[in-house]
Amino acid sequence: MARISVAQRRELLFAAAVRVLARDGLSALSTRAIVAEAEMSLASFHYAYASREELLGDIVASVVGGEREAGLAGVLGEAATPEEAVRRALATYLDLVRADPGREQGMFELTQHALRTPALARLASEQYQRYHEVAAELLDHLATRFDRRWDSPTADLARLVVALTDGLTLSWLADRDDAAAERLAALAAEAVLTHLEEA
Amino acid sequence: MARISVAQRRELLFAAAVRVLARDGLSALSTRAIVAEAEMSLASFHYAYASREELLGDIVASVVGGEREAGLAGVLGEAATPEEAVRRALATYLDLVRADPGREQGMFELTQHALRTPALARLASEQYQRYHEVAAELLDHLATRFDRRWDSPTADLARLVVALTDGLTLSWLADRDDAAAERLAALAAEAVLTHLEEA
DNA sequence: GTCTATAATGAGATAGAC
DNA sequence: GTCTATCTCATTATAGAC
Repeated sequence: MARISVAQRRELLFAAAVRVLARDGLSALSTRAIVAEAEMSLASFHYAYASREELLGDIVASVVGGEREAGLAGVLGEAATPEEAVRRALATYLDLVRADPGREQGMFELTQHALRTPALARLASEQYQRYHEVAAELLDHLATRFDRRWDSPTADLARLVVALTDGLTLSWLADRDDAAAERLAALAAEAVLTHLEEA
Repeated sequence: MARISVAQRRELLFAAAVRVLARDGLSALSTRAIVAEAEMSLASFHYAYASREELLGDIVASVVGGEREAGLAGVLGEAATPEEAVRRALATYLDLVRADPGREQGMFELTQHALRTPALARLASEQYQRYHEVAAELLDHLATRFDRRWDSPTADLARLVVALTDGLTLSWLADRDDAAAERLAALAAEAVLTHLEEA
C-alpha cells in the first residue's frame, strides 16, 4: 500500500466506517470490517487509530457538526410562507431518511451505544444539544424572515421539533409505510405551526 | 441445581435477560451474562433455548404484548377533563421512563437490532403496529368518555402520539434534563389536544 | 436434566520482519 | 510506514460424564 499520511488514513478509515455502519449496523462495525471496506491491513488501523472506541468517538463527534441538519435552512429560503417552509422542511427531512435509511439507523445505534459508554456519554449529550441549537436557529430564522413570532421560547419548540423528527424517523424505520409517514410529517408540521403567531 | 421444567427455566432466563438488558445494554447481553444473572450454568441456557437469538425474539415479542402501555388507560379514567387526561398520560409516561431509563434504552437497542436482523424484522414492525393500536384505543376511549371527537383519523393521531413519546424518551435519555422534558411533554400534549373538538 | 470441559469462531490489539 | 503472523480474550454452542 502506498505511504499516506496518518491524517489521510484516518479519513479513509472514518469514511469506510460510516459506510459499514450504514450498511451493516453497529454490531457489524468491527475493526476487521472497517479495514476490509477501506482495503487496508488490520495493522494499519491501529497505526492511525489507537482503538476502535476512538474511531467511534470521531463518528459521534462528526454528527455534532450537524452540517446536514443545518442544510435544511436552504429549504426555508425557497418557501413563500412560513407554513410552507415548515411543511417542506419536514418533508425534505423525511426524504433524507428514506434516501439513506441505514445512515439514520446507524446514527441511532451509535447514540444508544454512546449513552451506554461512559467515555462517550458526553458526546451523545452534545449531539442532542447541537440538534436543539440547529433547530432553534431554524425557527428563529423563520420568524425573522416572515416577520412573525413564536408563542413559546424557541429553545422549547426546538426540542419539540427534534422529538418529532426522531419520532418520525423511528416510525418510518419500523414499518416503512411511506403514506403514513407523510401524514405524520404533516401533523408534525401542524404541531409546530400552532405556535406561530403574528408579530 | 434443582430440576425445574423447561418452561420455568425459560421464564427465569427471560427475566434475567430483561434485567441485564436494562442494566448493561444489548451489547452486554451475552448468554454468559444471562446465565450469571439467573445463576445457572451455561449449558442450561441451551437446554431451554436453542440460541441467544431465540431469547431475543421472545423479548421483542413480549413488548408486542404491550401491557405496560395499555396500563396508561388507568390514568385517563381519573381525569376530569380530556385536556387533563392527555397531559397526565404523557407526564405519567415520562415518569415511567425516568423510573427505569435502562429499560427504555434497552427497548430502543433491541428494536434497532431487530430491524437489522431479517429473522426479527417482522417482530419490530409488529411492535410498532401494537404501539399504534394501543395509542389509537386510548384516543378513542378518551373521545367517547368525554363526548368529544378528533378532527383526524385516530390511526394518524396515534402515530403522532407514538412519535412524540419516542422523541420525548430519546430527548430525556440524551441529556436527562427533567425540566426541559416536562416542558416538552406539555408541548406534546398540546400538539395532540389541538385535534380535539366538540362532538 | 444438569453439569464441566471444550470446541470453534471472531474479536481487539500488538510484535516484529521488511 | 506497512505488512504478516500471532497473542489474548470473549463469544456461542455442544459433547459427554454423571
